[in-house]
Amino acid sequence: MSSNEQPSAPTNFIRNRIRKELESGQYEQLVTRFPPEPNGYLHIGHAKSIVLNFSLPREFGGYTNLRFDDTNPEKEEQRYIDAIKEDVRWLGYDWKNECYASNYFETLYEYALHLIDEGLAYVDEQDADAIREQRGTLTEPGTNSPHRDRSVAENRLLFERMRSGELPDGACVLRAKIDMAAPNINLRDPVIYRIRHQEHPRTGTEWCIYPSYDFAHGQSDAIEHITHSLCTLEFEDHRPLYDWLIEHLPVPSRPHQIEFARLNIDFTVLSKRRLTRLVDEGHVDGWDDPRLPTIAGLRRRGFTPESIRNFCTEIGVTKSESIIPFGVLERNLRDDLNVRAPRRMAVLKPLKIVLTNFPEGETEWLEAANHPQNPDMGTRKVPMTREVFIEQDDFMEEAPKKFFRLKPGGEVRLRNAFIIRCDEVVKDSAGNLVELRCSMDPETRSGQPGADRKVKGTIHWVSAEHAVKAEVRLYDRLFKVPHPGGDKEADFVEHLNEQSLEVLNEARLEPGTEQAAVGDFFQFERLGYFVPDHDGTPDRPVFNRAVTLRDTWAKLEKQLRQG
RNA sequence: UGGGACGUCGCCAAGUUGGUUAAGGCACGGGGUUUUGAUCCCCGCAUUCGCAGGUUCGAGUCCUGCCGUCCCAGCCA
Repeated sequence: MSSNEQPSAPTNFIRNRIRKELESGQYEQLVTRFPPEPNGYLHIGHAKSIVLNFSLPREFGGYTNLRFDDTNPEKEEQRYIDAIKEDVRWLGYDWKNECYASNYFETLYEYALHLIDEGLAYVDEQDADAIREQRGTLTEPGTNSPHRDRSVAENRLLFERMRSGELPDGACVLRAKIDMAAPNINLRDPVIYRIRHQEHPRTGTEWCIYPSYDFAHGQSDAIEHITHSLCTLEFEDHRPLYDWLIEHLPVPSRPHQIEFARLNIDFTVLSKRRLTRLVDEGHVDGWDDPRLPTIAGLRRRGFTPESIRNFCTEIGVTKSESIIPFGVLERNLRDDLNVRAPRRMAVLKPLKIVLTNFPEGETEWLEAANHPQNPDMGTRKVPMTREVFIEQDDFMEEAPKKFFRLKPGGEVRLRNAFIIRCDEVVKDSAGNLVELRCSMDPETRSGQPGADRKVKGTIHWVSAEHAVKAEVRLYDRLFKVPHPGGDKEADFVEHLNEQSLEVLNEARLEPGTEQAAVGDFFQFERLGYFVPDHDGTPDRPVFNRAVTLRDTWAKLEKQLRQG
C-alpha cells in the first residue's frame, strides 16, 4: 500500500439510510452523481461531495456519474470543464459516464411542453421586477400572475416562440403553475425556463432558452437513473419542488434528494463566488495559487489526494453546520507524508559555520537514511566539507535554558554526522553575525563507537560547497480572521493576510534534491514537507512548503515569551 | 412574527425501533523511546447530551414549551 488511508469509513446518516434501503431491496444498485457547474474551479468543499458520491457506490455497489450542470451559459466555460475533470481524476476517482445537463436540453424541452399540456406551466411575459413583487414575502403569500390562466394552446405557442429566437432576453419566462400562496417560496410558480441569447460551451447557438437549475437537476437525475441525489443543505427547501417535478413529469426513474452540510474551514473562503473574486481581482496568482483551498491550489501547495480523501472521511457527513480548523487538513497531509516522504536536508536561512578541525578542500560522504522508520526507503550519501550552512534559527547567542540548539561554547549534533562545538562567533564591524567557527568531535561520527554520545540537540545542515541554491516559498493562512466570509460589515478581501506568502531566495538544498520533478515530495528534516513548484527551472529550483512539521519548540517558545 | 433545518467534551462526531458505566478522532495535559524539540508508544480527558418541564421501572434517544444558530423572497447553482 502506497498510502496510509483509513481502513473504514465512519458511519453517517446517508450511509445508514442506504444500507437499510439496500437491505429492504428498494433498488439493486446505488447510482450517484457529482454535479459541478463549470463556472469555476473545484475546491476542498467539492472534495467532500466527491468523496461521498464516489465512495458510497464503491462500498455498496453501483457507480457515479460526473455531470456538468451547464444550464447557465453566461458563466460557464470549457476551461472549467477541463479543469474539473482533471481535479476529479487527480483525487483518484473515475466516473462511469461523463454527462452534461445540456445533453438533455431536447428532453427537458419536451418535459416543459408536457407540463404546459397538463396545465401545469405557463408563459409569463412580466419582467423580473413584477414577478418578484408578486412573489410575496416570507410572511405574506404571493399573488397570481395575470397570465397564469392562459390556455394550453396559447402557452404552447408562446413557449415555441421563446425557443425560436424571435424574443429578446427577458421578454418572458416559463413558470411552473404550483401555488402562489405556498409557505415555501420555491413553490410559488418558480421560473423554469428563461431566454438567454448566449453561446453555450457545449450546444453553441442551438438554444436561446435554458432551463433553470430546479427544472434541469432533478430531471437529469431521473434520466440518468440516479438513485441518490446528494446535495448541500441550502437545497433542502427545493426538495418539495424537486419531488413535484419528478411526480408530474414522465421521467424514467425516481431519484431522491438528500442534503448534507457543506464544508467550512476557518481562515479561508469556500464559495466559488468569493474564490472567483480573489482570482479575478488578482489577490492571488490564479486558481492554482498554493494559498487557495482549490483542488488545484492544494495540489500545487503539495497536498496529496490521499490526504484530502482522508480529511474528507475524517470530518464526517452530517446535517449540522460546522467549521473545521485548517490545521485538521494540514495534519492529514503530515500523517500521509510522514510515512511516504523521503527525507532530505535543506537550509532555509543559511548561517555559515567553519569546522576548524575539518581538513580543508576535502569532502567526506556520509550515509543518511531516507526514512528513519522505513529502511526499505534506502540511504543516500551526503557530502560534508569544512564549511557548511546551518539554519539561522538553530543558533542563539543568548539562549534560554530550554534552547537545545547551538550556542556559544555549546554542543549540538549535525544530523547524520557528528557533534560540533561552537568555539567562536565571528561578527563584522557593524556587529552583524558573519559566521561561526566550530570544532567537530570525529569520534561521534555516525556509525562510529562514539556516535552514541548524547547531546541535547540535533540540527540539519548542508555543505556550503555542494549545496544548491533554491527559492523556497512559505505559505501562511490567506486571511487574518477565522471567518472572513462571515463579516456582515466588511468585505472579505479586507481580511486578507498580506503576509500569506514569504519568498526565500537564499535557501540551500542538499545536492540532488534539485533534480526532483513536480509531483515529488520530501520532508526537509526538522522543517516540514516540501514539493517542487512548476515555476522552477533546472538552475533555479523552486520549492513550496506544503506544511511545517509539528513544532513543539515553537509552541514552547511562544509560551515562554508570553510568560 | 411564514417555511425548512440544526443544537452530544475546546473542534469534529458515533449513538440501531428508549435499557447497565455516553464510541472514536483531533486538540490538550502527563510519561516513555528517539542522531528530526518530528514520528511512534502508554496514560488522562463529558455523572452528562441547548434549556425547562413531562411520560416511563428506565430517555441523549418519546411528548410539550422555550432558547440559540443557519437557509429561503435570482429570469444563479
